[in-house]
Amino acid sequence: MTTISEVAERAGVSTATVSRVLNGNERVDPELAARVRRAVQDLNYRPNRVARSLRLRHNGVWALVISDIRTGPFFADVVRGVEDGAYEAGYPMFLCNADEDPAKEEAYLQLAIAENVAGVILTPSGPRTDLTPLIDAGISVVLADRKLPGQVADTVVADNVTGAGDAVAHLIANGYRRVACITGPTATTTATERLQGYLGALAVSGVARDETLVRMADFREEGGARAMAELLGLQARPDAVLVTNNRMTAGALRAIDEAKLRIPQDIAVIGFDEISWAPLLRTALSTVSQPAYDLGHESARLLLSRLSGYSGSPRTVVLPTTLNVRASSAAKSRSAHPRGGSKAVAGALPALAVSASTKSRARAARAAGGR
Amino acid sequence: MTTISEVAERAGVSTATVSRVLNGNERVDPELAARVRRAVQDLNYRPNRVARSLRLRHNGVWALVISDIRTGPFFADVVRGVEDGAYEAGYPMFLCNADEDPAKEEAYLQLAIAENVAGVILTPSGPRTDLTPLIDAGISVVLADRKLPGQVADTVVADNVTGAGDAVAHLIANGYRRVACITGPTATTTATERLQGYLGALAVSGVARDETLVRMADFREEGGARAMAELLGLQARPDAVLVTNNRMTAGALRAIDEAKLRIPQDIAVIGFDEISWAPLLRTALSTVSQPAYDLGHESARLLLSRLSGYSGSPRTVVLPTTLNVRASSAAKSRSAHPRGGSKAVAGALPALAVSASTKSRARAARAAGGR
DNA sequence: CTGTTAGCGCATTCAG
DNA sequence: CTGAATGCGCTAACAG
Repeated sequence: MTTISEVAERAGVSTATVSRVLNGNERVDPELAARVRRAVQDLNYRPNRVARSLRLRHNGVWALVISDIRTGPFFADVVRGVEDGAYEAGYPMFLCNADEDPAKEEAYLQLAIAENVAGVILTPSGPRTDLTPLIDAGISVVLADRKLPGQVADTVVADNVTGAGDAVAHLIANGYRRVACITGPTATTTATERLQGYLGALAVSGVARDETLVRMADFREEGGARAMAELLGLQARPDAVLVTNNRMTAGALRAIDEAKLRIPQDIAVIGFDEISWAPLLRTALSTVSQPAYDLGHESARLLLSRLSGYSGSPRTVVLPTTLNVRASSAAKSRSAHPRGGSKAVAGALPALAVSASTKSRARAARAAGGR
Repeated sequence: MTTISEVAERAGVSTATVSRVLNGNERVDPELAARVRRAVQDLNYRPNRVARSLRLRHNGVWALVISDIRTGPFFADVVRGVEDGAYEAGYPMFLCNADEDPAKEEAYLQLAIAENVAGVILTPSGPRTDLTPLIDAGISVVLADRKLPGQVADTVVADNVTGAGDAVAHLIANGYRRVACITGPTATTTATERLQGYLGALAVSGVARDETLVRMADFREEGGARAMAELLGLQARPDAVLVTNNRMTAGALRAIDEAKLRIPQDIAVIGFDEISWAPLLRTALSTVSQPAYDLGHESARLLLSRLSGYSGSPRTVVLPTTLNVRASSAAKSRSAHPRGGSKAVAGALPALAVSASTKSRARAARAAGGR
C-alpha cells in the first residue's frame, strides 16, 4: 500500500503539500502540484479512507439500513432511488439488512456510528427504534417508508392511508360488502396506516365493520397464506380482501388457489405493491402501487440537504400511491352470493388491465428503465 | 464521543489495560478488569472502529458486491445466505450494488480496499473485472454466481449448464422441436453456461440448431420482452422457449400475452429462477430453480475458511438446480402445428404443478422460512 | 501482570 | 505558499 509520504518523497515535497493538492482546498504552486499529481499517477496512490476518516472524524459514506430485503421489487427500487441520489452526490453507499430484527438493526446503527458514516437512511423495524445514538454522534438520519413516533427526523413515506382507502372504496363501489384486510405487524406504520385506510373507507361507505375480517400477519408469504386460509374458513366468509404487501399477497393467492376458489367470483383481491407478474396471473391482479424509486430518491435528497447544512425542523414528504384496477377486483356479478362459493357463475372475466392514473406509467417507466 | 482514554482515566488504569480487557487476549488482573468494565458501562463506551481499523490494518467487515440488485427473490436469497454466514461468524456485512456497471463495480472494490474490509464476496459484472487490487491488498475474495476466467478465487456457482440442459431436454421430450433461447449478456458466465446447456441438449437429442432461435438480451424485463417479440415475429416461429432469468421471463410472458398467443399450445415456456407467483400465472410456469440461499451461504463458508487461514488453491463449488415442471411446458398436443398459431386447440391444460425433485422443496422451504 | 511509548495514514495547525 | 510538527483513537512492543 502506497502512502502519502511515499508520494511526498517521490514528488520532493512534504506530505502536507500532497494533501493540499489532493483535496484542492488551498492554493499550491502549480509546478509542485503537477509533480505531486505525477507521483500520484506513477505510484497509483489511493488515499487510505480509514486514516482520512479518523483524522476528519467523518467518513464520506452513507448507510442505508433496510428492515427487509425480501420485499421484492419494492425494496430494490427504493435502494436504486437512494443509490442514484448518493451516486450523483459522490457518496458511496453501504446497504445493511436488519431483517426486521431490532437487535440486528441496532447493531447496524452502532456500526454506522463506529464507522463514522456521513448519513443514515433507515426503515425502522418498529416504534422502539432509537435514533438518539445516531443524533448524538452528529449523524444525519432520514426515515424512509416507515415513520417513527415523535417526528425525530426527516421522513419520506407513501400515502398508505389513501392507497388502502382507495382500494377498499373501489371494492365497495364494485359491489363487495364483506371486505377483509390482511395487514402487517402493528409495529410498522405502513401496516397501521393501511389498516387505517381500510377502516376509514368502510366507515365512509357506511359498511359495517367486522372484526373477524381483519388479520394481522407478518408481511411474509407464509403469514399471508395462513391469514387467508383462516379468513376462508370463516362461517361468514369475506367476498373481497385487501392484502397489504406483495409477499403476503403471494401467500393469499396460493391459499385461495388451494381452496379451489375463483377470483373474483368467489373472492376479489387487491394487493399492495405493483409487480410485473400482476397482469399475467390466472386472474390479473389489481394492485396499489407505491412510488418506490421516488421514495428512495427523495430520501437521498433530504439527507443531502442536511449534509449541506440545512437544519430546519424535521420534514415529512408523502408520496402518492396509484390504484391499478384489473380483473381481480372486477364488479361483483349479481348472481354471486356472498357465501357458499357460488359455483354457478362460469367463465372468467376478461383480464383487462386499466391503470387508474397516467402518472403511474411515467413513474413505473422511470423505476424500470433506470439510469 | 467517549474514547478509550476517558475509560482508562475513570477506571484508574492505562489505555493499554482497557484495550486488553476489551479484546480479551491477554491476562489482566480480575479486579482491574472489573473496574474497566464498569467504566465502559458507565460511559457507554463504544470502541471507534475507524481508529481500530487503522491500527490493525484490517476492518472486521465483509463487503458483498452484487452486480444486480433487481433480480428479485434470487438476489435477496443470496444476500440472506451470505449474511447468515457472516452473522454467525461475527462479521457485519455491507452490501454494494454495482448495477451491472463495471465502473461502479470498480469503485466499490476500491472502496472495499480503502475501507480495509476483511473479505469480499463478488458477483463479477463481466470477464474484465480485475481482482488483483484486492488480492494485492491481501483481501480474501469469493466469487458467487458467476465465474471469472483464470480461476483466480474461490467460486460458488449453480450448475447452469445442467439446469438449462434439463429444461431443454424436457421440452424436447414433450414434443417441442423449435426450441428458442433468450439468454443474457455474453459477459456473464451464467448466460453463456445456460446457452451452452441449451445447445448441448439440442445436440444430444439430435435436434437441429437454428441460429435465429437464439437471442442475446440484457437480463432485464424490457430486453426479454423485445427478444420474445422478435422470436414471435419470425417466419418460422419457435414452439417453445427457455428464458434464462426471471426478469426476462416476465418480459417474455408479457410479449406472448400481447401477441395473444396461448401457453403452451402456441408456445411452451420455461423460465430460470423460481418465483412464488409461478404456479399462479394464467398458465402455471415451469422453472429452473437455483439454490440461491445456499449459493450465498456456501460463499460465506469459503470466505470464512480463507479468513481462518486456509490457503490452498482456489476451489469451485457447483450447486445443483432443480427443474419444476408445470403447465407451461406440458406435452405438445398432436393437433398443434409448429407454426400458424393452431387456434383449433381449445381449453387450457390443467395447471398442475409437479416438483421434479423433493430436494427442491426442502431447499425452497429453508430459503423461504429463513433463519 | 501493567504502564509507557510509538506509530497506523492522514489533514491541519503553526511557523517560516 | 510550504514544511515540520501534532494528534485523531487505538493496539502492540517494550520495559518495568
